[in-house]
Amino acid sequence: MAYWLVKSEPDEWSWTQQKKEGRKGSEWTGVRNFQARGNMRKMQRGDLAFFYHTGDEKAVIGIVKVVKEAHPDSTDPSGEWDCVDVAAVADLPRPVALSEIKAKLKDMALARNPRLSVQPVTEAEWRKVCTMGGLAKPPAA
DNA sequence: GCCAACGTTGGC
DNA sequence: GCCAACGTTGGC
Repeated sequence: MAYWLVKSEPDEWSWTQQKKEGRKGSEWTGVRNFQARGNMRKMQRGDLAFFYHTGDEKAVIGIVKVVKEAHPDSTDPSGEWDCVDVAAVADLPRPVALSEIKAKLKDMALARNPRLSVQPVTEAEWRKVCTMGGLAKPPAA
């Protein structure tokens, strides 16, 4: 059981769209970065991830669950890139802004390298961000 | 719109 | 295998 953070431009794939996909979830496509691909390949079914919006919002807004482990990304003709399937599990009652994370969790990958689109999150970071987001109890896997 | 940071590419 | 040049991302 591990924790992650996935990042998306809301114009391309938003939290609202993700929630519409329901429990079955959908492919997390479009990752074209080796580090991010490596992280996705380490994901196990049941792992949880923060859903982060870049751009104007710059905040963690929800939580998704890995429902299918890494498999070839159907949007990639070369077959070199993988994706996982994720499903929305919870909203954060209060979105946690990047500025708050920088202020309180400056060692988090997101604060250090906001460009990496799929990042690992430690358990301590996970709990802290859940608390900051107004979740008394982090969702179970 | 700008710029810094990072990743990737290609020449040597 | 190194490194310079370039492109892209994303915060400000």
